[in-house]
Amino acid sequence: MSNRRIPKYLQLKEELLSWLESGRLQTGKQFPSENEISEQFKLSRQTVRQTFGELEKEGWLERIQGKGTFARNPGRREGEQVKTIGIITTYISDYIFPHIVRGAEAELRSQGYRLLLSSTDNKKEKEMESLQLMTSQPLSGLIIEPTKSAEGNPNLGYFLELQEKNIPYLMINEKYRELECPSLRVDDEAGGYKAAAHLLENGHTQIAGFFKRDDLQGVNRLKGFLHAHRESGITVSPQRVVTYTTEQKQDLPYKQALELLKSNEQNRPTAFVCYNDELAVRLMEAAVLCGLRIPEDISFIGFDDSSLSLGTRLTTLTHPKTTMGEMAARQLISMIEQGSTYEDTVFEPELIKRQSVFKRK
Amino acid sequence: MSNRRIPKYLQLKEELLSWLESGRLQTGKQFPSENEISEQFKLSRQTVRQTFGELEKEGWLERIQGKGTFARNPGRREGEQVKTIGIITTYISDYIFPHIVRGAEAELRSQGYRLLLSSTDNKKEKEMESLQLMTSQPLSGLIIEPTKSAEGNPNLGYFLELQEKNIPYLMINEKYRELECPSLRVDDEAGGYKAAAHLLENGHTQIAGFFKRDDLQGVNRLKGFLHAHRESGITVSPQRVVTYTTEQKQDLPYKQALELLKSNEQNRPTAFVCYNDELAVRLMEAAVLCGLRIPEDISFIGFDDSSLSLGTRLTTLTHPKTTMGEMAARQLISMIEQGSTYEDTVFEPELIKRQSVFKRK
DNA sequence: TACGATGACTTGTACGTACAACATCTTAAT
DNA sequence: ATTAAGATGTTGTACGTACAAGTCATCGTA
Repeated sequence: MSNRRIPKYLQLKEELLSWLESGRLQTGKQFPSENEISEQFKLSRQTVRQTFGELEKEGWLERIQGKGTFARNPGRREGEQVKTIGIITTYISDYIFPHIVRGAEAELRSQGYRLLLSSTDNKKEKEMESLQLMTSQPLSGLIIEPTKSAEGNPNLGYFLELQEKNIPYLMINEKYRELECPSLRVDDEAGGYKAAAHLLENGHTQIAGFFKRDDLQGVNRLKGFLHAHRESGITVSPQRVVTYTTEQKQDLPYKQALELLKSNEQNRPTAFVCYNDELAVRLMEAAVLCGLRIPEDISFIGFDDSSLSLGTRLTTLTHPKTTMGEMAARQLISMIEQGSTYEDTVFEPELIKRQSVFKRK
Repeated sequence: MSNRRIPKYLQLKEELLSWLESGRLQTGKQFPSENEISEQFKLSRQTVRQTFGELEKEGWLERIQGKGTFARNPGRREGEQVKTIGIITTYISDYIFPHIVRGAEAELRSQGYRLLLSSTDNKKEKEMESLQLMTSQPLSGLIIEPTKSAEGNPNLGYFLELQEKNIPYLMINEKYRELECPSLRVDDEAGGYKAAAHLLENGHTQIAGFFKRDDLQGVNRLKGFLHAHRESGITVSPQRVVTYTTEQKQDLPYKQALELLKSNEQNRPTAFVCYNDELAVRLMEAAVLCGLRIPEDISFIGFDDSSLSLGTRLTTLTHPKTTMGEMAARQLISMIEQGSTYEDTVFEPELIKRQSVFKRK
């Protein structure tokens, strides 16, 4: 017993733990009684009791009134650590999300972690529900795709709770500005820039853009889109920039697209940049319905290089998908096990040229 | 404070717990100090400390030296039952599986259950891994899509362990013959029958079939396929029935299909029945490469009504997908909560006619 | 205004006493 | 030999004192 700063009852606890670990006291064997210990260590019985109390709570020993104190539990380490990680995405079944989940799942499984899955349908209330559920029981870490990231974060309290409980988390695709945590995302602004720049290089000057405005991915892609135009000295006509929210995504962009497609040939855009492949495919159908040829009459660029883009020969920008899931899992595990912190990881999107962009002279 | 038999510190504990539960002390709010309590209840400060100590260990309150004692954790009941359900599917990201998972997830979330996800890539070893992982920590129930169901079940031990631990489980898509448990599946034999019958009715007599043989879905679809032929009195030429395993699925059926497509017009099949839409789409590409028109030169039928079939206008058979996931979740929850047992649920597949079947005279 | 000292209050550590409740062995009476 | 009472040792409850250590507001001084 050395340091006077360490309380005696904790010093005693360390001593007794070493007895247990060294095997000096095997499971089921009787401990020296409280009085014996107190005499041996020159401590009061009360102090010994305090130590015993803690060790009992932690499962190291068992006290039976009238009989004595007995050693327990040589194998199981205190409260064996939880190995369960949650992932909350906006959607589960559609589009690129299954690929992200798959990447994460494979990595986690190989590291002996279980994967909890939940989705928000891009609704704040469901995000809250999911957070509540996930944290209602033991959890070692959390991967979150923010819901409507451009609209702030009403569930801040839950994230602070995570920090308090010391549950590390990281964000994918986007991050809430209010929270300091590592994130993995694509440089969406660069993506928007590359899309528009590619069209401009191919002689397009009347380009329409369709972007989601309630998540930051959409906002940033639009930023890049505008940036490319500014650099080329081409002004973007306001009616050619269509922004919409999750709730409007079924109708609004489709209707606006029809509107633009039906305008006379001078005013009709020669190219569409679409928030993602899903939208691009729908708008391509609209174009075909209007009797236009792709890409001769109208060019298309999508985002995310989803399986949709392959079949439809859509030019699009890459998204790491599976890799992102994998890396997110790896980073989170190292945050849990090594306590390391990561800076943000930003992926550079690449343009994949297929057959949906026409070169105009 | 009534009974003299109950120790005072436990009586005090009950009292304080009732304060916490009634919301009289909200999370984060400061407790009366130890001295205040001891005065109020006419107990010594030591006794109060004993009570506080237990409550702190159990997470009801937090004590900070110098500041005071604060209420915590209003929601979580100490022994609260585990509400976590696992789902093990062969794949995660592809094809119809995301839809099944989504159905289950939505239902589980609405019932306050968390969803654990794992996949097997249709490999027995990974199935074992997943079972091990899932059961390594508390679990209330399990939904399993059997892996290579036609090849028996080397992981039987783990399923028996589930029964021993009283963890209910059910199977989807197929079931291991060795195990007695509820299952939800499609009547694949009826599906195979309907596919072949539809073609036969449309004048096809040389129909090739491609079926997976290491899972029961494939085996049963083939059974129905043969049954329909038998009923029509048409013999199936052996070289027109291609069976393959998971490991071969990338190459073998494709090569065999090319073989058949390249044969002279007399011998060439006029229709393909494919194990699922995924395969159908690949073989349709092969047919186009061979210069054949769909459906004039060759007809196609797939299975599962996946999103692939829509774009390619493939005639196919329905699969409940999301509904199956939903129902599986609902049934499992009722097995957990009411202890009810279910018989198997069998869905009847319906033929969806699109444009991939040609009517021959 | 800025800063430090102080005091009042909190919980934490440490020791002490007394007796209760329970288990086990010893002893004495039957 | 059997049984009951008692002795002894164990942990559990309950109270008490004293001081240490940390937090915070207030007051006073530079």
